[in-house]
Amino acid sequence: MLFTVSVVVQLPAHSALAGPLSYSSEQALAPGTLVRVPLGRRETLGVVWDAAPQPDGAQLKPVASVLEGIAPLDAAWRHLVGFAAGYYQRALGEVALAALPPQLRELDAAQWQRRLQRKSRKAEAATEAEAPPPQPTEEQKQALSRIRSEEGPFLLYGSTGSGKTEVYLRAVQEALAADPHGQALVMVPEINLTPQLEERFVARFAPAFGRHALVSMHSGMTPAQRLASWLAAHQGSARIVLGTRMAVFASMPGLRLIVVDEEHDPSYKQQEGARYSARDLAIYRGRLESRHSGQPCRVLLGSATPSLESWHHSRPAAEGGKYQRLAMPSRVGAGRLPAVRLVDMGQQPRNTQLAPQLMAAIGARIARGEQAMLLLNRRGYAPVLACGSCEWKSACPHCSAYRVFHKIDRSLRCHHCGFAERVPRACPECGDVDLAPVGRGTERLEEHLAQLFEGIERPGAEGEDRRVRVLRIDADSTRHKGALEEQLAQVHAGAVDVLVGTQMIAKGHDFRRITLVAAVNPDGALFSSDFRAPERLFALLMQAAGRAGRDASQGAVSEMWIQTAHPQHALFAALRRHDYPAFANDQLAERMQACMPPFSFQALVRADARTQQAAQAFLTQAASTASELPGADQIVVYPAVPTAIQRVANVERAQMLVESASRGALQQFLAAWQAVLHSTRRDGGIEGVLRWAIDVDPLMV
DNA sequence: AGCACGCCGACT
DNA sequence: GTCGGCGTGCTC
Repeated sequence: MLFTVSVVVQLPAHSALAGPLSYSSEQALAPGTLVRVPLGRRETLGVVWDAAPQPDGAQLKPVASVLEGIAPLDAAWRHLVGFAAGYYQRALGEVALAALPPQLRELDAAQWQRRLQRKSRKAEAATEAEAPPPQPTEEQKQALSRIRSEEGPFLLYGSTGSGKTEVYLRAVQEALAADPHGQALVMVPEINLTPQLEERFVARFAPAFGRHALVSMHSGMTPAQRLASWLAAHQGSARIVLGTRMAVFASMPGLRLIVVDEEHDPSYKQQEGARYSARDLAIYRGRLESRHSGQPCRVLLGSATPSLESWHHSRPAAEGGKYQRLAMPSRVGAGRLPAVRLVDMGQQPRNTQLAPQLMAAIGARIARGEQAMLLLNRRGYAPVLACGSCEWKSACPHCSAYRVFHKIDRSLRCHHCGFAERVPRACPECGDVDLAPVGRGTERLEEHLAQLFEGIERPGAEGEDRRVRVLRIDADSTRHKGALEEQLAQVHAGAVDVLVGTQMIAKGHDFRRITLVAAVNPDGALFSSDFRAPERLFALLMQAAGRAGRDASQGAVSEMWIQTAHPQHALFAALRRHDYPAFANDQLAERMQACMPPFSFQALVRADARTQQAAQAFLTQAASTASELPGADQIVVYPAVPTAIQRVANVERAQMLVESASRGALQQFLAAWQAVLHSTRRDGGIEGVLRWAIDVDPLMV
């Protein structure tokens, strides 16, 4: 007897073939079974989805093979994938297959059998037991007791150094202890942050559970490693999964706890393909797993500067809050938070890079053998190179942006399309040799510091090289594998006096000897057109301030300096007091007034085309019938506009914002609108439209 | 997305 | 005369 099975395969949203495909099979295959199926001229991996209705008499191709020896993906996983595909407006198969390790797609049934039999159990490396874990503080105990007794989701709000990680560790401990098959998922925003967290988790759990009970999942791993980790999680032998946003889709049949560390971090939002938010999916997944397994699955978000969405959701239940807020205000064993000093750049001569008082403060730190960290969110030497006698500027020929001047290799590089050229010897327009850098990047700051410190000696032994050592860490200096680790090690070893870098150094790394942190030019975010820019700036500065003086001995004297032309700005006033709640409540009041998230829900439709006119015409035409779609009465559709950078790599981009006070109405509307977008693209008669995509809950508007 | 088929320029 | 450019079109 032949059965009909429905199978999802990887087909992008544009193919308009969004649903599962039907195949025939000699056996009844359970939903979640991994199969290989013929698709066109090739064979591809698929996942058996829910039982399909019998198509009458259709001549179906048979399933090619079944990946034997691997349990079907469970209902909760399929439910999560189905929800994500629907919510983020992508094809089911695209989300499902992207959630599986890439190598799984490449193995045919025979290779798969060999892979399973190769159980080359590596000898278990002996792990040294951690020093006995610290006694939890009263705050930590209280947080843990609420995690134990309440349902959540929880927002663990604790300043840098308040011991959030210890709460994660103990919550995981309890989740694993309560159930011999229990599993925990711990997410961090960036790959860079996995090693140090992994270290702490290994030290805590490897002695009791074995090293293999912990696996990592992030894009920096080799395909073989990713497959091994995925299998370990799927089979339940991995009790703890540590990973970046992709890990939210890990198959974990015994999932009892999800931790999202630094939940405010924008990295949790995928920025291409299916643009999901791993943090939001974590919340959904927690509910789902509880429902499917009948056992509670807790979700714990943690941050010193929560996203305004999470902060708002964790308001008191009486006011409609859905999350439990667990506050941990004290900084354990880490001294006081640094004093915040504002330098009014309006009082400084124009084009001052570093105010004299800041330079003096840095000099004083160096004299004491301490370190300083300077943050500047622009890599390269200068964002623009300009001709002194004509109007020429270093515009990118392929993008509507300037190419950045990189002095190190004397290049002009476009940070959007990658186009690079050697710096011309003379102006390409008028031939003048007077080409001058405009603005400042990390390279220039590094050079400037080296000049200022020339001839100044740091303390040291007789005969030692006592020049001040400046190190720059940014995406350029860390391009090569292992470079970041190596440079961080230099800082830790005390081989660096002043560290210059972009925001990548503000996140997560503990620098014990840094006692002064300075934001060189943070003003851009104050008046940005992106309404979330202040939120990100506040989080960045708080996080950076937290880097300073984590040593109790030095905490009392550490400082955070901010150079700004707007020292009166409310953001800085709140930062001075380390008062996140005040800042958040301010921002939320503004957002409520303006009906912006979290008081409304947004989606962005982006279109790429050969011409800006085509991109906008496509969006406008697709929106012209919008008022007839379901949910439209609760939707505001804004006009199509060019994106912030309108042309990238010779592709013109436009976008259209869609907003609603009702998440449900927005969802309903978008689902219906997809078909319109498809047909407008197909037979709307607009030439040169390359692609379009919907971004639900966009972060950068 | 792959992988086809399908019509126009520079090379063994 | 071919090899190959990537422009549409299809995949149960």
